[in-house]
This record gives sequence, structure tokens and C-alpha cells, in this order.
Amino acid sequence: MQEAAEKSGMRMAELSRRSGLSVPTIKYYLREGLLQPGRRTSVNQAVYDRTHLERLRLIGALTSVAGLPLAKVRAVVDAVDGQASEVEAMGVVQDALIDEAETDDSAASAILDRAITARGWRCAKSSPAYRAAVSAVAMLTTENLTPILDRLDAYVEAAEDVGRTDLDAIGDADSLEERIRGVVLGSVLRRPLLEALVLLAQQHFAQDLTRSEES
Amino acid sequence: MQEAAEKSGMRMAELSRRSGLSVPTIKYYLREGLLQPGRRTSVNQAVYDRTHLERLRLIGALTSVAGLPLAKVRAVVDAVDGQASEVEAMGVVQDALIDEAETDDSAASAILDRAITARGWRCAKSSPAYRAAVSAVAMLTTENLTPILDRLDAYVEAAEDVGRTDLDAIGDADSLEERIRGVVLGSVLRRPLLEALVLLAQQHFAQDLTRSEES
DNA sequence: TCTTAATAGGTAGTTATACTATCCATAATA
DNA sequence: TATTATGGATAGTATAACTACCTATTAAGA
Repeated sequence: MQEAAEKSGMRMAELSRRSGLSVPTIKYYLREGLLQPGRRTSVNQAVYDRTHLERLRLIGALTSVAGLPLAKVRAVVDAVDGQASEVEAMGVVQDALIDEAETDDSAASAILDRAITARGWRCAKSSPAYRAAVSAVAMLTTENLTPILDRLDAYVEAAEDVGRTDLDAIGDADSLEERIRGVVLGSVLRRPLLEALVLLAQQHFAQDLTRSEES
Repeated sequence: MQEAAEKSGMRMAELSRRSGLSVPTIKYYLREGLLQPGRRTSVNQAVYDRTHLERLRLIGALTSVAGLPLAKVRAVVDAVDGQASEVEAMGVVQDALIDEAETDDSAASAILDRAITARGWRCAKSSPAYRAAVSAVAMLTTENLTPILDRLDAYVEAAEDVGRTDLDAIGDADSLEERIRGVVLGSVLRRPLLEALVLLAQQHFAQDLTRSEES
């Protein structure tokens, strides 16, 4: 039972152990078409390799970290298999990460447009991301959260810094496959990172607030 | 059947219509203790007011927008009822919004510490937010997403701008109750706003990328 | 007043998602 | 050769979030 890290061929038991997923779960993912079948060697035998392990880690990130339902996970892994481009892969992940909520709020759209044209963004108004932004502004409006809406420009500016950094961070791996994998995993894993950092920043500034109130 | 917006007393049917939730769902929330009981007028009659409608909208935001399970929603609304302070309420919402993932990765912790002490943040290492940030860095490390980790400072700086703006946007309503409501709803609704704005920024910069590659 | 609809509160049933368990024939392994 | 593992199929489970139904009232309209 050799288990060198270099060895890529393995059977179900080892795939299970190295991925941390149970054999029934892996079989389930195979049934659902999330995990590509192994290379068959007989009627009831197959071998799996590094790509299967990577796929399982990707599925794990999409489900555990991003909290996506398996239907959306399937859409993402299909796109990864489709071998489009980094930017196209990013678009697919974006769509998967956005929870659709149809809105047709022209007032909210106007508020958003003013803020993003002020920074010279050109972006498709038909994209799910745009609709999600409009929906968010509409919710803030109906809840009368004017303090946040009044600071929309500040959020747009911060978002620009994040988006620029995201694009800047697209790796320069040799193979397109690896670059796509980096984009997809990066899109999924950067979200909780930024969110946690924002919460830490809130804590930092909240200390100042509490201190100034005590004085 | 007068339905003036000023009128605050209403019965179940109107509460259902104005909240957009079905009567069985509202009854379910009453059973689960998410919605405070109405003022009883007889053995099988009760009247509800504006506060019940606001509570239902809050529950809706926490479930639909933030995607929180009802158990966490209960924790948040209990805190809102508890009438602590704005900062304490923000802490409770933070904890509810973070999905716990125990990690004890000292390497990741060191990477994070370097980045946040560089900006002079003081924040509790025992907080869920800190653990979430460590967990995010650890995931990025295991997936070898060095391009993102190399740009941690940029994300920290952007997070600082967002966190500062969040604290700055705490409303100045007269009653503590309303300010707390603003903090809780703001924490929940600002998240998808920023996320959507980041995606739009990605789209903007992706256009540049595609054009420069075409040339 | 009479009739119809609505209500509080309770129990039980439903739906969707993501697994998990069992079985069987076959193949690998000790 | 005896034991364990495997692929494939079918069926069962756990949980969350409702949803339906029932009963004894109460409200409201003709």
C-alpha cells in the first residue's frame, strides 16, 4: 500500500481518506455528475487521480465555504470543465454566487447609476450582479437606511479597490486549466476573507467609538 | 375596514397581507418565538401593531437576504429585544453572520497578524471574526492561492474603509431601539450591497483585461 | 339574529436537500 | 482461499422550514 504524494493513481478508499469525504458521499457526487468518473479497469473497478482529489476540494469549497447548493456547484464545475477563459469562468462563478431576486426598482437603479458612473464604471445593466446591486439599494431604501445610502460612494470606492485587486490577483500559472481553477477558488475563498476583515475593522473602530462615548 | 397607514392595530389577516407572509408562516414564527405575541383581546383573538410588522420584515431580511437559519434569527431578535447598545447589537449580528469553522492554524494566524498590526488594528483574537479570518487565510494557503495572499494588505486596507464607513453610518435616531434596528438591518443589508458592487467592479476591470489581451 | 368567515392554538403532514445505508455481483488482497 | 473492497443501484434518513388540518371560539355582515 504505497502512499507517496507523487503517486496519482488511487482507488476509492484512498480518495475518501485523502479528501476527508465518506465513500457514500463520493459515490453520491459521482451519481450527481459533480465528480468525473474514474478510469475504469474492470467491471467494478476504477482508479482516480490528482484531478479527482482537486475536484472534490473544489466541491468542498463551493458547498462548505460558499454555501452553494449542489445544482449551482454543478454549473460551476461544468464551466471549469468547459475550459473557457479566466474571465468567463469568473462570470460563471459570479452568477452562481449571486442569489437572484428580481427587482425593477427604477428609483434604486437611478441611485446606483449615479454612484457607479461617477467612478466611470462601465458594466452591463442586464447582469445578475447589477440586478443584485439594485435589489440591495432597493432594500436599503424601503428600510429607510439613509445613513448607508448616503455613503454609497464610499462603498463603491472600496469595492473598486477590492475588484481591482481581485483581477490583479489572477494567477499566471502555465496552464489555462490551473488559472481557471485559481480564479474559481479565489472568487469563493476571497469572499469570507474580506467579510471577516471588515468585521475586524468594525471591531477596531467600535473600540474608538466606545472609548469616546465613555470620556 | 379602514386601512390607513397610521392605524397600528390590525389582526392576523392584515398582518399577513402587509408582511407578504402567509398566515401559517406567521403562526409558525409565533410558535418558534421569533415573533412576539399580539395583544390578546379574547381567548382566540389578538391584535398586532407596527412593531409586529417591523419584526416580520427583520426576520425576512435575516432569512432571505442573510440566509440565516431560524435559530440564529432567534438569537438576533432576542438581542434586539434585549436593548443592549448599538455596538453590542453589532457584535451579536456579527456572530450570527459568521459561520463557525474551528481552526488552529498558527501559520495562518501569523500571516493575518502581520497584515492587521501593520494597520494598527486592535481586535480580540478570541472573537469569531478573527477565527473566521484565520480560517480564510488557512484555506487560501492550503489551496496555494498565493496571488491573493500576496495582496492581503490591499484587502485589509479596503476592509478598513468599509468598516470605518459602517461605523460612521450608525444612525442618529432618537430612540436606542431604532438605532439598534438600524445597526442590525444595516449589517445585514450592507453585505449583499458591497458584494454586488465588488462584482460590478470586477466586470469593469475585466473589460480592460479583455481589451488589452485582444490588442 | 342568523350565518358566514376569521382566529388562536395545537398536531400532523409535506417538501427539498444532502446525504447515508444496504445489497449484490465482482474483483483485489492477504 | 478467505476476507475485504468496489461499482452500481435502490431505498432510507436527517434536518429545516414551512403547510394543512382541526377545534372551539369570536367577529362581522345581511
